Amino acid sequence: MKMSGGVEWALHCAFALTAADRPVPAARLAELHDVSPTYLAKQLQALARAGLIHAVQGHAGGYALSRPPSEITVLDVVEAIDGRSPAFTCTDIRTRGPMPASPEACRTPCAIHQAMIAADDAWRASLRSVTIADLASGVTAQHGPGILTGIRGWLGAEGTARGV
Amino acid sequence: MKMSGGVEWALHCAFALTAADRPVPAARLAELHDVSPTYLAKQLQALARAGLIHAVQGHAGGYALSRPPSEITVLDVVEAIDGRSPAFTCTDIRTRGPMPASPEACRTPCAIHQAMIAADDAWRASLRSVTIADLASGVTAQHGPGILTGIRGWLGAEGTARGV
DNA sequence: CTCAACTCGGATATTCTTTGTCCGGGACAC
DNA sequence: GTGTCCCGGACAAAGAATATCCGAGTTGAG
Repeated sequence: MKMSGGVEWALHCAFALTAADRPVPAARLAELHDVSPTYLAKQLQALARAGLIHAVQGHAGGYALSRPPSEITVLDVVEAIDGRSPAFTCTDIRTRGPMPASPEACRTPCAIHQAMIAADDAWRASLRSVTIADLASGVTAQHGPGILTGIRGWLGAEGTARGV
Repeated sequence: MKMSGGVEWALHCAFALTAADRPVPAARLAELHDVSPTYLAKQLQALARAGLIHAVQGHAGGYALSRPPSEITVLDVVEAIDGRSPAFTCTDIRTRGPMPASPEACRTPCAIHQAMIAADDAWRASLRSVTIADLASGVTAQHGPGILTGIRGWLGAEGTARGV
């Protein structure tokens, strides 16, 4: 029961893109968070494949959010990185062994599977109720409004990349 | 985001032990579910370590539930097998990079971490609301009351182990 | 129009956890 | 005593997660 570590990176990047007003290269996002640039690129590609962000190629290219932050839920990001399949996979044990269950009684998932589905739904519902915009407002409430403009400025700065 | 496959086995075993009226050897539980005996033994040891079931050694030994099924929740079993640590681990990215967050503002978990904690709580609460007894009643509602006595009889039978 | 620089994108190694197995030791009932 | 059963750890194999590279495409400037 462990979620991919890239989810944290992806969520932080989504928040950073909220502050940006122009496309941001993957390498700059990696530098902002001090993580592996190549691996972060992989996560961003997954986000792009899911349609949450879109890539702008070329000289002044980079990544930008495809929708307003209030329409991107945390669940969207989690599912884009970690996959959409539920954590619990039912092997249908009841149909095997010396006392197999009758196939017609197995039209509905077994009680164990039902409990797992309910828990998974509750988990997803909780993540769906929080949007990236909510995260942004939570961060500003915690660190003050200056953090957003600070990130925006740093992302837009030109020569900061290799500066000491 | 994948849960250990042994959780399914453990839950099925817990249900089977509900039907049993005497200790059941691990090998018999493995045969009932047609799974690897040695690996199932590992999961049962974890359940015993968590205090959910207790082992009876010796000739007529085996495993039996330590509490009434109505006092064992699905969450207990899941945590015994899959671990009690939450799926999401916060690396505190905000404290790294060229724009580190002030340490005194990080006394409370970041907004992302908070959302994950809330989802994890919802997930656990859902699993905690279902007991093994609930599973048993669900199974009888689905497969009829005969399934319980059938399992009880098969578990108690002597020479069924290797018979063709 | 040419060029060059910059960007993403997918295919590729490496590490690590999970899964699955095995064997010796100890305890209980018969 | 003897056979059966559980316990605990050590051990090998499989799979996924992690981390990295180089090529394709696009843009903007000259």
